[in-house]
Amino acid sequence: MPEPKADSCLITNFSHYLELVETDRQLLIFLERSERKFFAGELIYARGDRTVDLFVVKSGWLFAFTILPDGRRHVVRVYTAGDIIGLPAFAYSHHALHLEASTAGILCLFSKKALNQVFETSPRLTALLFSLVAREEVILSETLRAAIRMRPIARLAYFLLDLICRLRVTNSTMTTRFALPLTQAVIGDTMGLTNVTVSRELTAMESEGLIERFMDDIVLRDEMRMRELCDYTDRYATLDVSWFPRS
Amino acid sequence: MPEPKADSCLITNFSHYLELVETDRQLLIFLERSERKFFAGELIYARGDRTVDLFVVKSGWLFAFTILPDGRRHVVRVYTAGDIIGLPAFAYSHHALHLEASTAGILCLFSKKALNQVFETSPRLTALLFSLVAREEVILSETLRAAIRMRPIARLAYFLLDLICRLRVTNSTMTTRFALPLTQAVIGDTMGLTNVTVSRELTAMESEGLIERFMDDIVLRDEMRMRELCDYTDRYATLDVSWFPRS
DNA sequence: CGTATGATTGAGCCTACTCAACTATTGTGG
DNA sequence: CCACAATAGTTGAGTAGGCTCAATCATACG
Repeated sequence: MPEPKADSCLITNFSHYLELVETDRQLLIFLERSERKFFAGELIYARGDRTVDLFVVKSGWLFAFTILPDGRRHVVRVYTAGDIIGLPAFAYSHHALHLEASTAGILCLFSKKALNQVFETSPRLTALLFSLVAREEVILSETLRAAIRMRPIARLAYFLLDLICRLRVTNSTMTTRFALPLTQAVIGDTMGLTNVTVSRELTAMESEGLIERFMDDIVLRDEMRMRELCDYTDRYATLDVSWFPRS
Repeated sequence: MPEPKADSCLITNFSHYLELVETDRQLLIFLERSERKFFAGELIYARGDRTVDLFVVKSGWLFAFTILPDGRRHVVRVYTAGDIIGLPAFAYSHHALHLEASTAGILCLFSKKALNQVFETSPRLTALLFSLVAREEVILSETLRAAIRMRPIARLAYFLLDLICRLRVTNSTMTTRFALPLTQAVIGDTMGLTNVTVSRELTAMESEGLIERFMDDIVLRDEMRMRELCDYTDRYATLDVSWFPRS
């Protein structure tokens, strides 16, 4: 019996949460349209563009952002391998955010229109998609909490913890060291800080023994204390699938 | 032929977006468990409680919040008549937020477990539920943008515009005046300000002719200028249902 | 009438910002 | 292959906006 194409982006992603049955696998393979390379600095889509596709990041780093009236940039979310980009776009016919690549990489494309086949044929995959959007919302509300009300050092602790916990979902070998190919300006624009403050506070975190830095790599030296600093809850480790319909 | 119970909370809510077919109506009526009164100041559920129900607000005002390590409160979202509370909770078995009532009112309850019947039998309602969560996420990201990066007066403009646009969805007679039964501390805890700053800035907005205040009522006097102030986009007016499966 | 809660206003302070200079790193073309 | 330009990061000095603290006023409620 031939194994189905194992490296389909969504199959890899979804398998972390559910045991997929064969019909679900076939459906996801059928939905996958194509791959698309991107290069560092590329604008994948702009605010106002029609939402036609759903992306899954196969490799590389990207971030979604808007521009404020005064020209400053606000980064809503950073994406890395395994992340699904564009679920919130389902509610609107046009993108609310710009999407820019921070490094080179590869995206998998899925037609937005085709996704309703999931709704029609697989209640179980539907429930998973639903939960993933719900989780994004919860995470966004925790980002809000950290970015609005905490001191810069706690905001950065939150940012780093959120990233590493996300990376651990798809990469179980990930422990405390990870590459962070983002400028300090992007980090600042995510957590409501200037690049200057990011620089100062990262240095402070290093001298306090919370982190260590090597080139583009970050090592978490005292994850426990970082968690306390920003009252962190890992929202990636668990997802409640107990209520899902049977496949 | 007897009309189905017309005042079911979810039917009223969903009818704003979709033409519901009879089977969908029957399903929603079947799912509705009961009503529940609440009084001002009541804690409906606490962070950590099991997520068993989905609420729809029939009347009254509530807000969801967390407590920061230093004791301060962060309000994530304010709810009013017509709002669905608890969709993001679907991803987790326990609540991430506390829910408190600001006024007395009535909630409609739906069993979380029963919702998968929607996933199994109505792709069209499923798509709507999905879109509603997606919309919430978009709105949350816009709140983040305003609360993190804008001056206090723009944050308050955003807060008031967001509220009135939401009220207009379910109440078409709503024009520029609405009741705002929230303390300035709650407003501040939503937009990352202190009650003191809220007081000062609302006074400033009034003297600049942006708003007017009568007791608990707010009147928007120059909505255009308020929209410019915070670069507001109405996310409630439209919802892309074009891609939905047919019923 | 007294108490509790919420709103207003003033004074002073502190944190993260702006502005600016400088260093480090990366990439490109002659 | 090196020189130069462009981008990113660091560090210092001064500033200002929103915070804290505190007193007063307003309103609601038993």
